[in-house]
Order: sequence, then structure tokens, then C-alpha cells
Amino acid sequence: MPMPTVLEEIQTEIKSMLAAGFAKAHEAGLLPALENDIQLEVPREKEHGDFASNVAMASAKQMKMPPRRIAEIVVSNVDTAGSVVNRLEVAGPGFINVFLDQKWLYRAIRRALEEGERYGCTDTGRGKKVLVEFVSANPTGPMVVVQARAGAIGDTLVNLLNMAGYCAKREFYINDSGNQVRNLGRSLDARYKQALGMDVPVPEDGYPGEYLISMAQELVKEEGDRLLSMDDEARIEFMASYAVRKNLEAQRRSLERYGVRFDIWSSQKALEESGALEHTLALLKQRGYTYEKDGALWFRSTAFGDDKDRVLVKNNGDVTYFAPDIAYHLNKYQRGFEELIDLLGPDHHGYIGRMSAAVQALGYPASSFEILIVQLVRLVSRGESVRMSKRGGTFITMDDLLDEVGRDAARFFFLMRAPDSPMDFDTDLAKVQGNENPVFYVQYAHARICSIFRQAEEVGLKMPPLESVDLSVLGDASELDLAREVAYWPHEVIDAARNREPHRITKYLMDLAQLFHTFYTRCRVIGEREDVSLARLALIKAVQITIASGLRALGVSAPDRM
RNA sequence: GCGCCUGUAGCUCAGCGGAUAGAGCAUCUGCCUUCUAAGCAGAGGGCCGCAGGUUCGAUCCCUGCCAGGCGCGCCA
Repeated sequence: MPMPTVLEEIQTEIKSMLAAGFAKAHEAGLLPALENDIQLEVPREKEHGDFASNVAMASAKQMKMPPRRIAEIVVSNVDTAGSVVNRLEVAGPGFINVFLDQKWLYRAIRRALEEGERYGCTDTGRGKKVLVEFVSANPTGPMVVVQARAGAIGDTLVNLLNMAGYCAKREFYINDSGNQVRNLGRSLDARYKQALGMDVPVPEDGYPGEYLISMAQELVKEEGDRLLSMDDEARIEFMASYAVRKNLEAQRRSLERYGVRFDIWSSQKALEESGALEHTLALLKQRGYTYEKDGALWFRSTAFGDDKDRVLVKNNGDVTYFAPDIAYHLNKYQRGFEELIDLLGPDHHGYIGRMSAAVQALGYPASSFEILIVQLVRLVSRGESVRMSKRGGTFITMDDLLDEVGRDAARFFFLMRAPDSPMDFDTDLAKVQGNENPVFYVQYAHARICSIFRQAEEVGLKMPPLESVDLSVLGDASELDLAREVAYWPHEVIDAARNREPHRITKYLMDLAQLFHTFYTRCRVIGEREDVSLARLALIKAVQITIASGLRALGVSAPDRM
């Protein structure tokens, strides 16, 4: 049984009132029957009411009447007596502005307090199983800054989906098979030999990063030179799996530090060993979407709108990267997930068409698969960009960033921008322990509230059962603004989850914190008349719950004091 | 050449069909005997890249152009 949010309850009430107004006007022969849905929006300007509807404008064409005229007729046929609606007005080009009695805000405050930590959670997603795959860094080295961005976004997206009532899981795909892993093995092999004093170059297509040097030294410490006696093929394989294991451990540690914990680690190698690849190719073949040309096996991705067909098996018998990835996605569906979301870097955007085609060829709806492109990050310090070059072996890793700015700032900053827009990350600003830094601004609001509760306890001010608190003593604009913002929270979560826009949450929290700080300077909680103090305690409790909930979703801490 | 992302305040970015285009930073002016001034109030600052089109209405949608970034393998 879906539990509507306070906002939904109110909107439903308003909509049915307006619908009744339309119906009444229609019966009286004043208006044609209403065909459009009645939409409500929250106006930008407060002077335009708590909600506004554009239904008159939207119906103007159909009703062949000027929008303002329609709106006026409707408004004069609506009965607002005894409802939460105080008054209706027609404004601008034909908006119907709805002004509510402030008592609806009490419901929002009460709801937040009743639901506590669960406030913001809804069952919008109806338990739909969603798999979000992100980061999936190749196990060929430490993780870099873009992956930190993807990590923050993916992790938060899963939190938001779960809050919105989906059953979402985070998955890390381990690319522990294929050419690059072999190259990694060869690179480590060279470093190993170097560590033993041999003059061997790192292979040209190998990995030059310095982390392999220390890994090789460690390997020498563990194994001495005895690996030299293995035959080349076996040694490289050993090197490869050793390096993969070490790199993965390091990645997992970094992620842990960053507050990202994956529900599932999925190994490409294991999947391939299960025969999934052959099975998938057979399935594609059986469904008639493959053909042979130039000695290679092709997938007819153009049948689903891709610009060209793609090779699955090369003419030398090797599979492409694409083929096992199809198998992997099939495997995700077979594990019961109904919706798949992949976060990928911008260099993979060309991949969208073919993978979407593959999903459809396997019989799954195009809408069940989605690739989110996480755009590049440029680190900026003192107005200059910090150069990163993977090829030169010098790059700024996720750990470097965590050392530099800390987890809270790193996550919050990445979550201030839309995933698909390239961003500059100002490391100087992120380090500031002050009001210029948005993350501190939000956390400070939370800490201030905690501080008030500590003080309240000291002076023996205790909140009685919620029912006996009279919220009607709230009246300052800053109090009502706060309550209204709190009422929006569940919908912020829903919208952010549905549109895959975690950055809405940071924006929301900055707004909410702003409103709180304004309230804080205008109104005192302790030392007022008791009923006022109690009502304000209830209000700021609701705010505290909401900020904590929001920060939790972002994976950012909500300190009790600062 | 083709594809994707991006052009909005001095800087970094929100907004993406509605009524006077917003925030943070930076700049300037005020505000601490009272729950944390890591705060608040206020001011200045904008041909929303350019040109057409669709619409009652466009920063938002469509087309073309200009600029920046990133891709375009039987690599992964």
C-alpha cells in the first residue's frame, strides 16, 4: 500500500479541487470539458503562491478560449471552504496560483519526526531490481580521479534509488582477463627482473607506472629469484594474476577509504570460465544476429540502430572486448536484475549504441539498459590545472585526492556537478575549513542544530510527545520556509533517483542549510516562551533529520559539533 | 570527416517550455552583551555563444553556424 508523501497528499487535494471547479463550470455551460491533466508546480517566486498550475494555458487551444479567461472561470467555480487552500488567484499569462494555509507545513514537520531516519524514503520504485555498475577500474594500477567521481556518483545513485524504493545494488566488474592483463603481467615481469639487477625494458605496450616497481620489489622479497626458473609463459601468467590481485586489493582499500562498498564484485575471468561467453555467442547466433565476414564473426548491431556492425570474434580466433561484455550483461539479467545502469567514462560513449543493440538482440527492452557517461575531471589549484598523464606514469590517484581534501569534500564536490558535464575540481576551495566551502556550510548547519539540542537538554527543555506540540506558533517567514523545504525532501530524492541526477541533492542541502542559517539568526530556540521553544525544537529536529538523511545519501558525514 | 559533451554574472556551475534567469566563490557595505560570526543582511555584476525556426510563450525544443573538450580500431 503506497504511502503518499505530505506533498502528494496536498497536491492531490488541490488537483481534485481544481478538477471539481472545471466540472462545475462545464455543467454550467461555461467551459468545454477538461481534457488535459492538471499539473502543479512549485513557483520560483514565493509571491506566486505555494503551488501554481498552468492548466488554463495548456487547455487554451483545446477550449478555444484565452487562458486567463479559463483560469478566471475555474477559480470562481472552486470551493475552497474548509480546505488547506486559502485562496486562488489568476496571474500572469493565465497561471492559477494556489496559496495554502500554513497548517499543511505542520503535517510535513510531523511526518519528518515520525519517520526519523527513514524520512525521505518512499516506495516509488516498488522494489524494482536495479544493478548499477560503476568504477570497474582495470586492475592494472591505482584508481584515478575520474574513477573517484564515478565512485561518488554511482554510490550515491544507489543510495538514492534505494531510498526511492528501488532495490538497487552496486557492482564492480573486474576486468581480470584479456590482453591488458597479459601486458600487465609482462610489465611486472620486466620490473621483477630489473629488481633482480637484470637490464630488461618495460614492454612498449606495457604499464610504465612506478607502482609496479615497488610491487616487483615486494615480490622479490617474497619469492627471491626463484620465479626466474619458471618457463616464460607460466611466469607471465603468475605475474599477471599476482599484479591483478595486488591492484585489486589496493583499489578495494581506496574505495573503502572513500566510503564506497560494493555489494558485488564480478570477475570477467570467472564468467568466461563458466562458459557464459560461448553460450552468449550461441544465443546471438541462434537469434539470427550474427554473420561471418573476412574470417571474423560479426554482430548485426545495425539492426538496432548502431552505425555499424561490430566484430565479436576476430579472424585470428580471439574474441573482442565487446563479446565477453555482452555475456556479462546477459549475466546481469539472468541474476534477476530488471534494470541495468552502467557508469562509463567519456571515452566509452561510442559503446552505447552497440551495447544497447546487444541487449535488445538478447530480447531485453532498450529501456532496461542505460549508460551514464561520467565526464572528465580537471583538478585545478591556484587557478591552474594540475596535469595528469597516465602514459608518463605520473597521475593523481584517488588516494592522493583523499589525502589532499578528505572524503567529505571529495564526495560533496564531485556531487555538485551533473555527471555528464565536464568539471573543474578546485582543490584549494575543497580544503578550506570555512564558509566558502559548501560542504562545511551544510555540515555546520547540522552541527549547530546538534548544539542547540545539547543546550536545550542542559536547561531542561524536553520535547513532549509530538501531538501535544502546538506548531501553530510558528509564524516567522524563515520558519515557514524551512518547513516547506523539509516537505520537499522525499521528492528531491525521487527526482534525483529517477533522473540520475545526484547533484540535485547537494544543491538541495545547500538551500536547506541556507534557510536554516537565516532562521538561526532571526529566531532563538532556547529562552523563548515555552510553547515557541518546543515548536522550534520540533522544526529544527525535522531539519536535522533531513540534513542527516541527505548527507548520508551522499556518503558525507554529519558531524555533531565542529 | 563523423559522433558525444560543453558554451548562462569576473571564476566554477545550477536551471532545460512558463511569470522579474539563480547559487557558490571573488568584489563592496553593514551586523557578534543572547543557542558555534565555520554565520546573517544588503549592493554591484548578464545581448543565457551567434543566426534562423516551432510555440500563446524559448536560456530550455528543431536547424545551421562559431568556439572549447573528448572520442571515432578485428585496443581494452
